[in-house]
Amino acid sequence: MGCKVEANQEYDINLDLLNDVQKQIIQNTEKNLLVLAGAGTGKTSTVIGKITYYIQKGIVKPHEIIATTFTNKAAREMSVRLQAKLGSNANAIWIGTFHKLCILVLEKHAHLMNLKTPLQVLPYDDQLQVVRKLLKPYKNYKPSHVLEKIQRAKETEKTNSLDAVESTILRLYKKELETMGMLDFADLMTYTIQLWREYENVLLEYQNRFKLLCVDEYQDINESQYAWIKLLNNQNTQICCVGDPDQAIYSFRGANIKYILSFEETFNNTEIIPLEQNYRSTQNILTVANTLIEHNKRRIPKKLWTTNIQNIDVKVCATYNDKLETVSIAKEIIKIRQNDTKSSIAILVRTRAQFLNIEDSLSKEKIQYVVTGSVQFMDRAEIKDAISYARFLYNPSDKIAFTRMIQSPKRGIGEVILSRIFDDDLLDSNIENKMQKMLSTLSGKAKESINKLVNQLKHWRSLLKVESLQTVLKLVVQESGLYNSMSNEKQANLQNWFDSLSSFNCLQDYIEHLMWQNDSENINDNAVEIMTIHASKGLEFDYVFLPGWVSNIFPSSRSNNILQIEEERRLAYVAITRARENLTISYALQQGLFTSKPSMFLTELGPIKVQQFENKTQFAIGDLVQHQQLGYGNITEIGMQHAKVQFSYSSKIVEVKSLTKA
DNA sequence: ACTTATCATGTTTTT
DNA sequence: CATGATAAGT
Repeated sequence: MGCKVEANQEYDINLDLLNDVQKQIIQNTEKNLLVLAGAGTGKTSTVIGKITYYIQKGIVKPHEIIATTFTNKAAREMSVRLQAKLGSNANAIWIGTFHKLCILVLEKHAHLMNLKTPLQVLPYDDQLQVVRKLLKPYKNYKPSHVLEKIQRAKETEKTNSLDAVESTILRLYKKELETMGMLDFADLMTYTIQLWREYENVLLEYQNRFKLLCVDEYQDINESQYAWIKLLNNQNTQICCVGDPDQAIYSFRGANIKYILSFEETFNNTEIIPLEQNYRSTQNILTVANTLIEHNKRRIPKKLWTTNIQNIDVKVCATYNDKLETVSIAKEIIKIRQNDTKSSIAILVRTRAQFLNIEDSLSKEKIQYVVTGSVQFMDRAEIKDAISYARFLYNPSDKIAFTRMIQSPKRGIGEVILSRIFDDDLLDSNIENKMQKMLSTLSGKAKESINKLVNQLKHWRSLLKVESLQTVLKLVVQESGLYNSMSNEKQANLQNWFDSLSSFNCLQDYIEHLMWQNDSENINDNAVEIMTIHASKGLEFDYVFLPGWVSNIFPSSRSNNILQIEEERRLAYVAITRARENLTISYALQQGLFTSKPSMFLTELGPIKVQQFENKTQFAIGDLVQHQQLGYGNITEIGMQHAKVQFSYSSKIVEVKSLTKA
C-alpha cells in the first residue's frame, strides 16, 4: 500500500480502454474511495480493473481481497470476468453477497457460535409459511409484512417498532427456526456480527487478512450491512465502495441512503469520485432518464452524458387493454428477430403478477424466453414435493419439509394428526422420533401409513450410505407412491429432476446446492429475458420493453408518501437506464376488468408523443382474433384492408379493419 | 371425527 | 401456486 506505480507494459495491464476518471479510481491505492457511479458508466469494469491491477502489480494478494455484490448472479459474473483476466489467481478472491460471505465466515467458526455445519438456511417461501401459520389467529396481519418487520428487528436488535402481536410472533418464529435447526437471512448477518464482536481474535484474523474491501451497490446497504463493513474495516484495509443514490430501490429491506451520503464522516482519508460518462445508452435514452429523475426533490444533482451519436427515439405506446399490450410486444419482438438474432431483449415489469400475461403472449408467438427471479422448474409443485423428501432425509427436524412430504402423496394424515405429532414431545425436535412415539395412540389407516413411512425412512437412510444420491431419491419417489400419484406431465418433470441429481455426490451437496438455486443461469442466449425491475439492477440489454406504466401498477398503488413515490421514480430510472439502444414504454388503460390511468411518470419523461404499436401481422382464415370493441371471434374471409369475422357474441359475420391475434 | 377434492381468490419489490 | 371455505367421502 502507498507505493506509487506507473502503468507497465510487462504486466499486460490494459488501462487504455478506460477513461481518465476510471484510471484514477484504479490507481488510487491510498484513499478510501466512494465512486458515485451512474448507470452504465462502467463501474463493474472499473472494479474488475482495480482488482486486476492490484494483483498484477503485487499490491495485494488475491486472498487479501473481499468484494460484496448485490446478487449471487452478479457475484458469479464478476468471478468469471476476473478468471478471464487472472486465471486461477482469481479463485482466492472472496466474492459474494453479504449473506454468502457470512456463511463462509460462520462455517469456519461454527463451534464458537454453537452452530451445526453445514449451515442450513430456510428458503424465503418457508420463512413466510412459518409466519403465516403463527399468524393464523390474527387475521389483520399480513404475513409478508410481519416477516419483513421481524427480519428488520432481528438485524437491528431493536424491537421497538413491533407491536404486541408482532413481538409474540417474533418470539415464536425464533423458536420454530431453532427447533428446525435452521437460519434465516437476518441470522446470517447478526451471528457474523456477534461473532466478530465477541471474539476479538477472530475479527483480527479477518481485519488483518483483507487489504482491499470492495462494496457494490453501496446506496442499498442497511444497518446490519453497515455494521458488518465497519467491523471488517480497519487501518490496514482500503475500502472502495461503488453506488448511485439515484438507484436506491431497496428501502423496503431496510436499505438507507444515509450511509452513502455520510461516507466522508464514516471513514477517514476518503475521496469521492463521480463517474458520469455513460457507455451504455444512446443520448435519447439518457435524456429521458435524466429528465425523469430530476423530478425527485431529495437528490444530489448528477447528469449522465455520452458521446454515443446514435439516435433512436424512445417510444411510448398505448394499447386498449393489457392483453393487447403484451401481444403487441410479442409482435414487436418477432419483427426485431427477423433481421437480428443476436441482440439481447428484455421485458422488465414492476410486479411478478405481470409475468403471466407476458409469458402467455410470448408462448403463443413461439418466442423463446427465460424468467429470472422465480425459477420456473423448482417452483413446480411436484418438484417441491420430491425435494421435501430429500430435505427431510437430511434434516429430520425440518418441519416444513415434513409437512409437505407426509401430504404428498395423500396418506390420510391431515391437520389434526399432524399437530398431534408436533405437540407430542416438545423437548425432542426430531420428527421421526415423535412419529414413532405417538404410533400407539393411533389406529386404523393413519397408524398404518405412519408406520409404513417410518420404516421406509429408515430404509432410505441406510441406502444413502451405499447407493448414489440419484438412485436413492429415484427409489424414494417411487416407493413413497409420489411418482404414481402424478399425471404423465408431472412424471416427465420428475424424470428431469432425477437427471439433474446425477451431478451430486451426496445428499449434503444437494441440500447446499438448493440454497443457491434460486437464480438460474441463462442457457439460451437468444431468449427474451423477463424479470422484475428490481432483479434487472446492474444488467443491460439492447432492447428493453417496459409494459404496465399505469397508475395502479407503477408507481405502486401502495406508495402513499413522497418518499415512496421518489423510490418508485428511482425504480423507473433504473428500468430506463437498462436499455442500450431501443426503449419502448407502454401502457393499457383497460387492466383486466378495471380501468386505469396512465402512470404519472409518463408526463415526466419530457416531450414524447404517444404512439400505437405497429401491427402488420399476417392473418389466416380460421384464426382466433380480438377486436377492441367487439371482442373475440374467428376470421372467415380476408381482404386487402379488412377481414370478415364471426364474433362469439352474435351469429352475424362482421367486416372489420383492425384486429389482433388472440 | 377427520381427511380430501374442488373451486374461487389473491399477490410489490428480495438476499 | 398456495390458501380458505365448503362439500363430500372414509
